[in-house]
Amino acid sequence: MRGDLSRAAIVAAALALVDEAGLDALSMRRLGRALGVEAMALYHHFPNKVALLDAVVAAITPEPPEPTGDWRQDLTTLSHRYRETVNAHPRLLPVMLSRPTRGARAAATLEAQYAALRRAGLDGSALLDAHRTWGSYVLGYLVVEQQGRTGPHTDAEWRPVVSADTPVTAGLDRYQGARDWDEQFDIGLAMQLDAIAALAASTPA
Amino acid sequence: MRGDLSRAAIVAAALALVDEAGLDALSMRRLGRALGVEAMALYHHFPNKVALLDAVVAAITPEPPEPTGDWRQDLTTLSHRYRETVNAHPRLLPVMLSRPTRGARAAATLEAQYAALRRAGLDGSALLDAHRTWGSYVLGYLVVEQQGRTGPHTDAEWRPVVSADTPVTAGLDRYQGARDWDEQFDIGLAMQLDAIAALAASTPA
DNA sequence: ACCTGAACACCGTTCAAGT
DNA sequence: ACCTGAACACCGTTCAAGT
Repeated sequence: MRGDLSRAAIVAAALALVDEAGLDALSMRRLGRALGVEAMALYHHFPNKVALLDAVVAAITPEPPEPTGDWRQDLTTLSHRYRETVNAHPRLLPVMLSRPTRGARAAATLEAQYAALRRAGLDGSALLDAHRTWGSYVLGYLVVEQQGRTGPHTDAEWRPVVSADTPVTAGLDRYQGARDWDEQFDIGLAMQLDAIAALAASTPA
Repeated sequence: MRGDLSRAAIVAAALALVDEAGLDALSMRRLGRALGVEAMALYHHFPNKVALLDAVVAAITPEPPEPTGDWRQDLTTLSHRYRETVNAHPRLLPVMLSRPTRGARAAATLEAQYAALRRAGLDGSALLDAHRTWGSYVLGYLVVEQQGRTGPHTDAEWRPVVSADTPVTAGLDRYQGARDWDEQFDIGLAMQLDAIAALAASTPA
């Protein structure tokens, strides 16, 4: 346990700690303990905890897939890739939401997203409109999914809502959970892709 | 400073503290100090900090607007209402993302959202598909907006990305910031509403 | 260059005690 | 019923000191 403390080893230990025990469990002291080192040793490799967390997020960001020529398929793959990354480390989601992911692979992924939208026939402001709308859907869905996966089960005092005041909500209750998370994601994603296709058709090339 | 410590007063002080100094600044000790009371006095009104934060979120949740009969206008108003609520207290967003908002007004708002989608001609699983997709977009947009508003300005080491590797991104740079946040939100919202109309048209009544 | 130890200024929460 | 004071088990970070 001497000198084998590298940035990569710290990041890996931090990720493992967050995955197993949650974001609150990640403290510099506890992380140091897991690495067999004093907490203050970490400050020789990262200026502060925020920088460490950014490095953890950057580490789990995958390389974007190769384009196939079919923009719809490419954007679907990019969407799935993003969702898989988050769902592999869901407890890191609050960090990812709090600031955009930096780093080379994040930039390459953004480039691939833009490139797919360009192949859909978009450019300029319309392309950015489509990108931000699609990206908002994907990000928002991941938040909703995570709320749904952790909420109703762990929380004891769920459903304090009186259904007499909310007849429509009550009537929809039996449809809740009819689809799984994968299915539901693809339905909303198809709606985004259709909207993008419509936008491309109505935009002068 | 005796006995005038009510749940409402605590919630109001907590909200003011978060709005002014940020979520990290909200500690039971500091909140107590702001109220002229020991931190431990707060535990007589709230079981813990999480419950206090939930009460703060519930407090800023507005009553849903009255329906007009035009589902598209109603859903637009509900979207704007949601966005205004978040943007009035942006530093509370991480709390809102971490768990769904409970309480009577949140339930009434959900009911109004479902009711608008029903008036669009949807029901059952298709209605829930539309709702979750629309909700994901709105929520995701708010995250992106907040990232955009706080990120590039405050952070000194922005744009470490080499644009040689990312030509499409570089080419789009001059279109960034072409639209303001309100405009951009409505463009994506219109795409959601169009997609909902298309879904309703293709779903058997 | 890399790590330690002590210290500073904080946390959330419990619990017995006061009024 | 409502609040206080002391205590417990923690935090992130700075800084001088060691090797």
